[in-house]
Amino acid sequence: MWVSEIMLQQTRVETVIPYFEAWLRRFPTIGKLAEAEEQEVLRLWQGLGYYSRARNLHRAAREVMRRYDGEIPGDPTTLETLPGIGPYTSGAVASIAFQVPVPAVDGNARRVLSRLTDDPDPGWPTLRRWASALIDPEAPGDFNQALMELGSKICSPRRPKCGECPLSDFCAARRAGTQSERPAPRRRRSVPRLVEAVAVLLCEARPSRSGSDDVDSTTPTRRVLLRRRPSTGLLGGMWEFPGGPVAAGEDPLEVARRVGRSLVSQSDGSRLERHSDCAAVDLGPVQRLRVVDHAFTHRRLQYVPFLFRLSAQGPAPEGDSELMWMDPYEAAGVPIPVAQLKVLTQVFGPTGPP
DNA sequence: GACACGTGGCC
DNA sequence: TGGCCAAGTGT
Repeated sequence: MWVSEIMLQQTRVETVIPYFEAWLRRFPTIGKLAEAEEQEVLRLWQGLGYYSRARNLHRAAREVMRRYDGEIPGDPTTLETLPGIGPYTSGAVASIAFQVPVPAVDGNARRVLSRLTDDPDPGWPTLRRWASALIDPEAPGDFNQALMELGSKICSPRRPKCGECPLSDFCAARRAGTQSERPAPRRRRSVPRLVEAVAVLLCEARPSRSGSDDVDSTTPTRRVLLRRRPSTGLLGGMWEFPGGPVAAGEDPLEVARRVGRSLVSQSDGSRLERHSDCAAVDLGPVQRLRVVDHAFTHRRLQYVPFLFRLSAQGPAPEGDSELMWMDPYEAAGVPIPVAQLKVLTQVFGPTGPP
């Protein structure tokens, strides 16, 4: 219930279902979730977006174990102290799971209330007041879910089905004919378009030892260098190919070379010597990969990836867990954002489950 | 209160 | 293609 509410924030039901099922298989209890590593939690969230929800849910699970003896609190005020739980989710959990008569006003409920009253932009205090006045104290969870369901199925954002709506006789917007203009749309700012050069460093190392008939010894190990993003902010904690912003008029390839060079030479010189092939980053064969366009909510990003084939693996900076050489199997086990997955599949082919 | 924060579907 | 939308929260 809690997990589903978090997953459903800003996300469609059909998208959530497979994630929800996989999640409960892996984390059947709050205790299991609390024990897990954040990396695994993010891996199960991979593709769902808004990854802070996963990090917060994980932290909240640990807090529930530590402070509430593993029992989810039923009081909305207490719920809101947990990371990732705000006014909506606290109301939803408290009313649906604990029968506490509090409102749970999401975007759907807001739209219904906005139309019922023909108020183009009701504030959240107003919405809570209206919902509180209407709520059935005997079945607050059912009421809240019904209100949201009505907004989702009948009182839809576009082309509301007023003919099927049980409340159409009481609807001020319907009377005024303004239902499709309620609530008033928020004006959006234009999203900046950015270009990012991506350096895919690929190492196909054949085993140096010969004379063995072991299959593994004839199969080259293919590894790519991945970097973990800082644990907060955009795509926090997720792994991606190293890259850098491309300024207007700048050549993406030059940026990628610069990034690649800095990575293979960032350890001490002796290691570089032993891996002299790595110095060939700026000489060696460069292969253009397919450009990946990706639209976030607040920016549009164009990833321009280049594949650098190294014949030896560059120094894996020890103690630097932000940077790691990974084979296809390892890469399938760490959380990677969707756009970077599109780059990865160009190198490794499809890997692992979504 | 404004802004950051992902992704996929729709038209 | 590109803009808009969808079950919010944290800072």
